[in-house]
Amino acid sequence: MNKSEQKFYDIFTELQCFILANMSKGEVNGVTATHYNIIEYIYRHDKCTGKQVAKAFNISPPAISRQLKFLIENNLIAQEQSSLDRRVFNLSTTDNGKFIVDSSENFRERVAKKVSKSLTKNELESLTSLLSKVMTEIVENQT
Amino acid sequence: MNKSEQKFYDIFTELQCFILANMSKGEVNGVTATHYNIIEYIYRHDKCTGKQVAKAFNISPPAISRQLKFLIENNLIAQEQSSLDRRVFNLSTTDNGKFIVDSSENFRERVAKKVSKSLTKNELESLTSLLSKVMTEIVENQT
DNA sequence: GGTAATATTTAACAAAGTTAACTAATTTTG
DNA sequence: CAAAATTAGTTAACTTTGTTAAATATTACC
Repeated sequence: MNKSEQKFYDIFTELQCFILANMSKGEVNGVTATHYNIIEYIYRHDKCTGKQVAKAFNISPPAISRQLKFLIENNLIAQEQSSLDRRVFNLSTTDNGKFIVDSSENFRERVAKKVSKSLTKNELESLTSLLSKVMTEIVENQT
Repeated sequence: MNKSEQKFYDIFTELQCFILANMSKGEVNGVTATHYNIIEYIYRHDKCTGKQVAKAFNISPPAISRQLKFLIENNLIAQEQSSLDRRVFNLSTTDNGKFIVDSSENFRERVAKKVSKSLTKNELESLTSLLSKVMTEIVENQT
């Protein structure tokens, strides 16, 4: 790695530690961070399937199956058997689930607010655009 | 959230999902990502204590204690009772541990390389400096 | 010198991941 | 078109790794 890459590496290390430390645990509104993330995913991908959720979070189908069961039992999400393919269950958020997502002052929102306070509007937009460029590249060319 | 904040929020969501999906599991060189991160931390903070590691990864002392035990048993790190305070054990990496860190083409390194390919030198430096500014602000003012 | 605090470990337990094996539905193919 | 293969999801058994509570050993403080 050259010097610029090394500097980026170091700051990315810090960012990664921060994200991992802040996201892996904690409970708000009676749901854990993992539960919340799943609810939010389903909220933003209405009618998605368990398979898709498993892929998005990179965990095995049985693990997702158990999480979904919990969320259904607690009336945060709902599933409906697809009429096109009856193996498939389409997921959606209940009013309770939506309420939690809408009212959740979540980790990312707090970060976004802090970030917008510490940067000028131009800097924020520049950061967003650079990150966006990078993410497109990284996410598409995954091994 | 205003429009700029919202855009940042969205891209940060993507980044967070990416980090969580890529870091939370996986095994290289016979150690899991968690083990690797602890070894690397000790590598970069020679003579640090279990307490410090626990704080850095935001997990409880018993959890770290078990991880350290595993790493010691597998000859990846070593501990030495401090002569100044015999409650404390100073941690260091063994040659095996150092080897793993040195030879690990790890997640962050791959990201850094991809990022440096998709951005110009100026853009990369700008991104690093913006992220750095943001991290200082965020990490210091944690709740 | 007795009490409080600190670093670490042990024990008991809970959450959430894994693989393997199963069901039910759909698709492929000879 | 029926048998075989594939796919989405679940159940069961197990492992890893987190937690809290309690124990140990050491140090710090009136």
